[in-house]
Amino acid sequence: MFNEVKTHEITVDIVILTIKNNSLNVLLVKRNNEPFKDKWAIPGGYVRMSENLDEAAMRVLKEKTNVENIYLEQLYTFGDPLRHPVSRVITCAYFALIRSEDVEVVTTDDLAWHKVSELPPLAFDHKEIIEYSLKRTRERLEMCPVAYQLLNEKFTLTEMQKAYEMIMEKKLDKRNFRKKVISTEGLRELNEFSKSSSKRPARLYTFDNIKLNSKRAHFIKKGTKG
Amino acid sequence: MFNEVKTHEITVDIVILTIKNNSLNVLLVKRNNEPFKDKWAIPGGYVRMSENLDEAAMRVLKEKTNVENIYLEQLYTFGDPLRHPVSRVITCAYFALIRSEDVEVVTTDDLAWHKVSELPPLAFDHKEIIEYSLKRTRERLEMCPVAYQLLNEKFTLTEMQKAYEMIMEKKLDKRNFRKKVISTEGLRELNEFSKSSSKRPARLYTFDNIKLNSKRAHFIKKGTKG
DNA sequence: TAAAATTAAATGTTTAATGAAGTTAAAACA
DNA sequence: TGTTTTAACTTCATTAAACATTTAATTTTA
Repeated sequence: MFNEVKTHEITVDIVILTIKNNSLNVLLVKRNNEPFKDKWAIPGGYVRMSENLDEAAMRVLKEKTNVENIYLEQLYTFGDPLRHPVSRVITCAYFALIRSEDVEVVTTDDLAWHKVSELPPLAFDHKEIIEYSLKRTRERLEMCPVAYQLLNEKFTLTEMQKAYEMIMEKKLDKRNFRKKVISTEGLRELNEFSKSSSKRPARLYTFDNIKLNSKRAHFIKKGTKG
Repeated sequence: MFNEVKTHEITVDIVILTIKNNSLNVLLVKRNNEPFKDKWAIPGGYVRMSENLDEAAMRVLKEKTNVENIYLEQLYTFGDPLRHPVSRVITCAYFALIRSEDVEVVTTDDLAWHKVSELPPLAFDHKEIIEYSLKRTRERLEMCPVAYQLLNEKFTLTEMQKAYEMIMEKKLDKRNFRKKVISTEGLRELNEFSKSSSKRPARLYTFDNIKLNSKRAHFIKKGTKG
């Protein structure tokens, strides 16, 4: 019984989402060890004795992307005995929404963004974890305009609508979408316009006050550096 | 590093809620070991190597209440390094909504229902866990009529409204509440009436088809016995 | 024991807010 | 001048919120 307990291992795994090239992307690492050597996986790592789960997730996120002041939320804990083929690893999954402009990721053969609509074969149960993170993101979007976390700091309403449509996987009515967004607390209209390649320029907006209605969501503050 | 991993312990803890004596109650056990000896705690136990987290939670639930076909949902995983004063214990918290009529609990000095509004001092971070389970129950109630899980199989609309008011901690309009509930899929009107001690008898209702709109909620099926 | 008082159950309408769909105009470019 | 995208204004339909009286049983009391 005591031995049983001692052989669990606990990790955090993080689904890191952003919008790039007009589509929703997730950051994946290629595994260089067994099991699932050479398969893609979401970034993760063991929880250290000195840190809590949020801190472990933040650390992993920082290691991979060098961002640290973003939307990070505990997703779900996956603990099937067979999810890891060798040992018993229970993972506490998180998901993060980040701006691609904030990320200092040097993508290599072993670390790259992948469209969530075109995922490669994934290690462990990571496909399930990513799908669940999308479901949760959809729930969040119904509560609060959290999609701006995925967009550049200054964005057009059309860009935001595209983000919504991508995540919700359905078309939205432009007029009603704009009406709703414009009435959102925190949105600020700028006197700047997108210099898009063609047609009428669109006004840029930004979010001032972060006000998340989500009960579970927390805004991870910048921690101590180093 | 490897040692670090090995010294985590993982448990499940379950907030078991029901309605008794016109108030919301939670099942607590009195600890007979250190740490927090003689303090009240929510039921829990170590996750065994052979079982997943849901199964561990169901097992603990069955041990304490002998119910096994009820509303059980993973709540959140609590992993603060200091939440356990002696060792590093990460707990995956669940919450369950049960009917008190279904429960075969012999309450003793060490196992008893407590009003959530009058909680005794609790072990570990269990107060936080209970509070969070109430928050989540409120969220669920806004999505689906899950409160019937707390009521007897046959209930009056007034009883159900009381349950809502208890959990939401606010008064509801009787006519709007009834209108909404009556239009809910799965509710069935019975030709039976409560033989309450006095005054006009109220019609009894029951729920036929369980249809949970919650994304995270799952209805735990009866597993293999023994 | 019949009438009156009491208590909880049951029921509908009106108004406000929100969501869905239609129309038109303005700015840039081809 | 025609096309495309942004932007604003309008109308209709649906949903949510506010609100008061009647009915059926029991209890009281004359």
